[in-house]
Amino acid sequence: MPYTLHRGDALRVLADLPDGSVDALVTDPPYNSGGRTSAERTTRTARSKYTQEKAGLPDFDGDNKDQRSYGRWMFEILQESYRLTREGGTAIVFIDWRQLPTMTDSFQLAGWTWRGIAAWHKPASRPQRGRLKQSCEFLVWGSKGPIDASRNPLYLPGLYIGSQPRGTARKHITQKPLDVMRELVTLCPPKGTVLDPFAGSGTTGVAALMEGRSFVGVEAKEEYADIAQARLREAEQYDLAA
Amino acid sequence: MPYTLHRGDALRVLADLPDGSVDALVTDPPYNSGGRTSAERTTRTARSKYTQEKAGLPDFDGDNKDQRSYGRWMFEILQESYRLTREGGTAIVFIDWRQLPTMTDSFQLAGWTWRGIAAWHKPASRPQRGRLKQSCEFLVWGSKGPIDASRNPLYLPGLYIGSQPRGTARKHITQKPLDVMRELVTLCPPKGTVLDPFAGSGTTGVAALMEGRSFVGVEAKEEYADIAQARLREAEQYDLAA
DNA sequence: CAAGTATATGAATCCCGCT
DNA sequence: GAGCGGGATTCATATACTT
Repeated sequence: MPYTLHRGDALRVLADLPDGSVDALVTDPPYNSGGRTSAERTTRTARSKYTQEKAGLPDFDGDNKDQRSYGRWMFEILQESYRLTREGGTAIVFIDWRQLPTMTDSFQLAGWTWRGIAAWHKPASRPQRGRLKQSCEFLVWGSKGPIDASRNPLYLPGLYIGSQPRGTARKHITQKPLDVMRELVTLCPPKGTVLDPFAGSGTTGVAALMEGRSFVGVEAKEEYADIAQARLREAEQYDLAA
Repeated sequence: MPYTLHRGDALRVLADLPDGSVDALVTDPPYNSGGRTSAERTTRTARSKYTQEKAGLPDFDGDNKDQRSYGRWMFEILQESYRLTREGGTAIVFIDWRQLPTMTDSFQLAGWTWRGIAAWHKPASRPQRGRLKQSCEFLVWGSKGPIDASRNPLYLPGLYIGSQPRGTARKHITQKPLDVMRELVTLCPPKGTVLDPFAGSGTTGVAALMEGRSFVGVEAKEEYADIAQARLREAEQYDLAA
């Protein structure tokens, strides 16, 4: 299946894409959380907030907004994505618990019909004494107007289980498991186009291509765009029939 | 372990209970959701919204508020519960996806420190064509000030899996699985007291007693209070050592 | 080759001390 | 006194490695 990877700021790139050109938005934006104080959230790098590894993976930008600006930013991204999506198209957005209420606000303000929250469970997440583990991230999902179930007669689960890739398979600080993304992109009808304004290392795109969907991605960070480009090129070869 | 079951309206009953008299709030309030329109939510009975069974279980009240009033009502319930909870105590509140943002607002407005969202997955929930299944309900949890982990050195999961009781074990329209509740009440330190202002058929209380915690419950509906009373009496006999 | 053992790590959280 | 950053804590899980 064909794919396009744009390099640059998500809002700017989306502004130049035509109305109704995609069938589904599937994305994992920066969460802008981590840390108790505003300063901890806004001054530390994503890497220092979310990982303990000393070496290796590049940092990512766009993770230094306070909650108000984050809501506004997500609103604009989701509004542009809404414009790009055809009637009856769908959206799935990852978010953590702290920003979930902000996200559902932005999601609806942008025009999307909010239809539910699914959970992604990470079995290998860190336990904490005297507390409930933060083992779930959440999927806010919905549609642009009514869902046309005849276009996509699939029944998707409400709970996804999978761990982040490790070792050499790990390309991004906050990478999602490929198996989970392959299931999620099937909310987009077969041969439809999946949009991801925060492509990162490109897992959403790889999943889309493997499931027979086209892909349009945007990534601002050069290092990650290079990685995504390479992974997408490889996934393009993947034989659906195999 | 000892227990008390009050009969009457939650807000009124809570107002008469003393400060700092419980260690944890664990409750499953009416969700005031179900139905797409405000009219559907506020005019239908809880039973017609949440069950497809023809016969049997009594209806429950308090499920006919619009979103704004629901938020206000939960705020008042959570505020009173906060007053009743000792410093360092914890709270767990069930909620569905539609009211989750309203709940996290009310939770924090009432003074609680919001510390996370866990998920309860219902494997038997109904799949929907072209959609993600609504198989999860959510647990908003937090504490009154800092958590004293030394009082309760337990590591609790972030995902709970269990189906609603069926057949004769089913006593309430929206009953929670006993196994799930038994795990959750252990967020309350051993021999502490668990509060549930919406006791329903009393599952929280039964779980608390079985796990060696005391219980204070409130239930407005006479039929359910009778059922809860009977179940609590039986659970009191339960031998912890067994 | 299956089963058991060792090791590394996590979109975390908190304490503590320095600025 | 508030802001800021370093470092310890902790165990289920995944993976590598050994028997």
